[in-house]
Amino acid sequence: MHELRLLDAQWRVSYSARRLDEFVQRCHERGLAVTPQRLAVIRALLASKEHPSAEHICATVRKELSHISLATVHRILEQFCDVGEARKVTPLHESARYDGHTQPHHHVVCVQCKQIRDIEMPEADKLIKGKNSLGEFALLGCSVQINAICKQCRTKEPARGRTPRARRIEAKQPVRDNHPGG
Amino acid sequence: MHELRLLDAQWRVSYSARRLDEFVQRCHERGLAVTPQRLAVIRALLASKEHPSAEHICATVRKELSHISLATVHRILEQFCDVGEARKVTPLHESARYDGHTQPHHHVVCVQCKQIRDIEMPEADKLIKGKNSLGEFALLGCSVQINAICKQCRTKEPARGRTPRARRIEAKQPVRDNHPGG
DNA sequence: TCATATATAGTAATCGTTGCTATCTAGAAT
DNA sequence: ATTCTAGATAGCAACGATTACTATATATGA
Repeated sequence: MHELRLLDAQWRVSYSARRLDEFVQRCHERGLAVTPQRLAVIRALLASKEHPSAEHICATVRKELSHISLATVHRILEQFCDVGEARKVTPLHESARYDGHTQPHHHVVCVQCKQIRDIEMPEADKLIKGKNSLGEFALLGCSVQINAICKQCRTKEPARGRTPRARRIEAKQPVRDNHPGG
Repeated sequence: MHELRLLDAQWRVSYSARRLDEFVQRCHERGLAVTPQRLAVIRALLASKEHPSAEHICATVRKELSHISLATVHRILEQFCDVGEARKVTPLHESARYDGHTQPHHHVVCVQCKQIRDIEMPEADKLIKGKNSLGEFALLGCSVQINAICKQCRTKEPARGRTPRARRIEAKQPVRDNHPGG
């Protein structure tokens, strides 16, 4: 049985290989053209153990496609997020959000309108109890974000609060939620 | 015994009252002047159940200090974070970070250099098992972020990877970590 | 009250990201 | 292989959030 651990290089290698195998087919299914730029971006993204920024990816990709535009990399990464080929680690990104509540606590966030509410979650506070380290990391604390949809957003039409380009793509292809393999 | 729940208005009211009582003293302890602007910002921050942006706070504060500058609000909020009077809900904010790993998983993040690593955390996946809703929120999933310090950052001098203004303030006052009440 | 270190307002500059448009290309049809 | 066309890219302008800069104002301690 598993417990808390870092995902290692070996895991990533096999995961990446599988994702790359599927990539062309998945693009076709979703109506995305398989361009050299998109291939290079997905390769760079899957090869990185960092969680790279657009600029970082761009720098990597330019080793093989020296003329790729940073704007294109931004666009491709957002498209990948929209169709489920990538995720943003920092989804509340438009502008910084502050919290007057300074004790450790947790949040529930509406994925549509981005509203944030404080929650109490005693189970979560126990997650790293007794654990002082994980690999080379000295642990300080942990915070949980529950992704949710608030009542208003459920009631109203979808895609409120999303970015313009996200909305553009959503309008095109209702993205399926799950399982590449049965 | 408590379990998962939203923190309610009542809780916030009493928490805010206590924080406001302490505010002047804590500013003095930390060498921060108690200005009308800072008072208005902490009041607006504590009064909000949103997790407001600098612009949002600025709009609120302008009802009483019509001439306050947005730049000042930004500066004050960052200072508050630096001395522990506020927290940023979006701490990895400098630029968007992407993840090629699209299955639900969790992260450990170095609070200094901001490096992010994937982790496996089966306990965390159970946190909202069986829970479909929380107040008006329909729950989708949850992700855990473990805050940590990586080996390099422990070894090297502190404050690497911080913002310039954070560094400025750190240099001035080694901020204590804890207890307003003994 | 006075002196002065610190804070603020206002604005310019910066940086990440997005919009725009002319050009190009992947993929379907032939 | 060639042609056609919707969709993709490059390059650059524009935008929005944040920060830097600087002259002026003010909180705090003597």
